[in-house]
Amino acid sequence: MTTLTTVSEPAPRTPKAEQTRATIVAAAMDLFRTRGFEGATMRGIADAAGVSLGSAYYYFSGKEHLIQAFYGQMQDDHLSAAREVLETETDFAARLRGVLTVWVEVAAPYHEFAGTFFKNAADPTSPLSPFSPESADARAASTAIFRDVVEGSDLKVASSLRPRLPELLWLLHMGMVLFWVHDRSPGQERTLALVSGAVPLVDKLGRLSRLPVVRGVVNDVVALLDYLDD
Amino acid sequence: MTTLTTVSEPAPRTPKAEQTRATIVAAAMDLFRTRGFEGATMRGIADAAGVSLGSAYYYFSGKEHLIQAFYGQMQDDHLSAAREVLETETDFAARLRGVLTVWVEVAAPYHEFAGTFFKNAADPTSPLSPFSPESADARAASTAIFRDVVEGSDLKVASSLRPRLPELLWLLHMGMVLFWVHDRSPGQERTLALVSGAVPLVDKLGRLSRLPVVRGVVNDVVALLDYLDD
DNA sequence: CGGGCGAGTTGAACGTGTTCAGAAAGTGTG
DNA sequence: CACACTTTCTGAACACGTTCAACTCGCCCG
Repeated sequence: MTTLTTVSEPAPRTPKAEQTRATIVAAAMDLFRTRGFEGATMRGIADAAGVSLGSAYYYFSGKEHLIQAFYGQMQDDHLSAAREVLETETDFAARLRGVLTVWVEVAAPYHEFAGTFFKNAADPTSPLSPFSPESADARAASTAIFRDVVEGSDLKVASSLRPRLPELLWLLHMGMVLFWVHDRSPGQERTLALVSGAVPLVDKLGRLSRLPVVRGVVNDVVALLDYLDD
Repeated sequence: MTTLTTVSEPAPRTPKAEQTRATIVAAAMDLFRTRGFEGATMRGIADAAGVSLGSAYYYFSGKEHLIQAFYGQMQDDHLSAAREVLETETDFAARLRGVLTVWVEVAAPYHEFAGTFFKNAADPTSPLSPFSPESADARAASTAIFRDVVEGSDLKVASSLRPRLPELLWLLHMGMVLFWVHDRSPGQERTLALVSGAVPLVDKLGRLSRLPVVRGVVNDVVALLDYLDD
C-alpha cells in the first residue's frame, strides 16, 4: 500500500534521493521524540542525517513539512492496525471501540510531543490542518475506516443518518484526539476510559435514532449537516 | 468590572507603567490586525509603541503573552454584550442563540487573524490553551455566562443533566469557535447558520432528555462526565 | 572529447523571538 | 545632600528557521 501523504512533496526521481529523504525523516522523528518539536533544530536534524542544512531544505520545504511524514507514518500504522480489528469483529460497538483504541496505541509513542503537532489543527491557514484542502486525502482515508466500521457491522440507525455516520465518527475521532493531546494520565488511560464510555453511548444513540420521537431531531441534525456541506 | 485576564502578568505598580502596558498592547493589536500575528514583529510593536525592544519584554514575557490582552478584551466585550441579551430574553433557545450570535459579532473584527491565535487551543503545553490551568479564570467566566443562560431560562431538562449543562454549552461554544475559525464565508454567515441550526437542536435534545427512553443514555453521559472530572 | 545541463549540495546571510548584563531613572533613608 | 536600593529601560548578542547564489557531480549530446 502506498503512503498516505497529506501534502505531497516533489516526487523523488532516484532511489538515492528517496534514501536521503528517508534518512532525514528518521533523524527528524528521532529528534522530535527526544527533544520535542521546538527543541529539535533544523541544524540538528541535518547534522544527525549527515547532510547540510541547505540539503535538508532541498528535500523538505520547511520544518512543518517534516511533520507530514510523521502524519503519514501514523496514519499508515493506524490503518493497518484498524484493518486487523475490522477483520475479526462484527459488532458495531466492538468495531468502533477497536478502531479508536488502536489509534491510541499507535499514537502512544508520540504522545509527549504530539501536542506541538496538533497545534496546527486549529490553524485554518496551515495546510497541516485536518480540515484543509491539502489534507483531503488523509481525511478521506480516515473516514473510509469509519465507513468500514459502519458498513461491516450490524448497526441499525435511522436511514437518514447512516450516510452521515462515517463523517460523524471521524469527528468523534478528532474530539478524542483533542482529549488525548491534553491527557496527561499514565498510558493515556483517561482517553481509553473516554473511549470505553463514549462508544456504548454512540451505540445506544444509534439505536435510539430509530425511535419516532428521536427521529425528528436526528433528521434535523442531518438537515443541518446537509446545509453546511453546501 | 475588572479585566478578565487569563494569565496575570506581574501586577503593574504605577499608573505610568499601566499606561505603558496599554500603549504596547494597543500597538500590538494594531499590528496584529494589519499584518497578522506572524507578520507583526516584536521590534515593530516596540517601535510603534515608542519603547525599546527590551522594554516590550519587560512588560510582556513574550509575544504570546500579548495575545492574552486580546483574549481579555474579547471576553470582556462578549460578557457585556451577552448581559444585554440575557436581560431581555427568557426563552432558553433565544438566550443561547443570543449569547452565541453575540460572540460571533464581537469576534468579527478579528476573524482574519484569529486563526493564528486559536492555534494554541490544541497545544497542551501553552498556557493560552482554553483548557490550561492558567485559563481557568477565563473558562470559569465563560461558563458562568452559560450557567446564566440556563438558570435564567424556563428550560426543563433531566435533573442529572442540569448541573452539567453550563460546561456542555461551553464545549458547544468551543466547537462553534473552531468552526468559526475555519469559516471563510462573508460575514461568517455559515457560522451564524450553524448557530441557528444547532440551537433548536440543543433545545429539543434538552426536552427529550426527560423522556424515560432517553434518560438512560443521558445518565450515562453524565456518569461519564463525572468520571472524567476525577 | 568537451561543454552544457540539471539534480544535488553547501554554508553564509537575513530577519526573527528571546535573553541578559548593565545603564538610567526613580525612591526612599541617613 | 549623599548613598543605597529598586524599578524601569536599553540595545547588543544568541539561536533559530529560512533563503539563496554559488558550487559539485554525473550524464547526455554534438
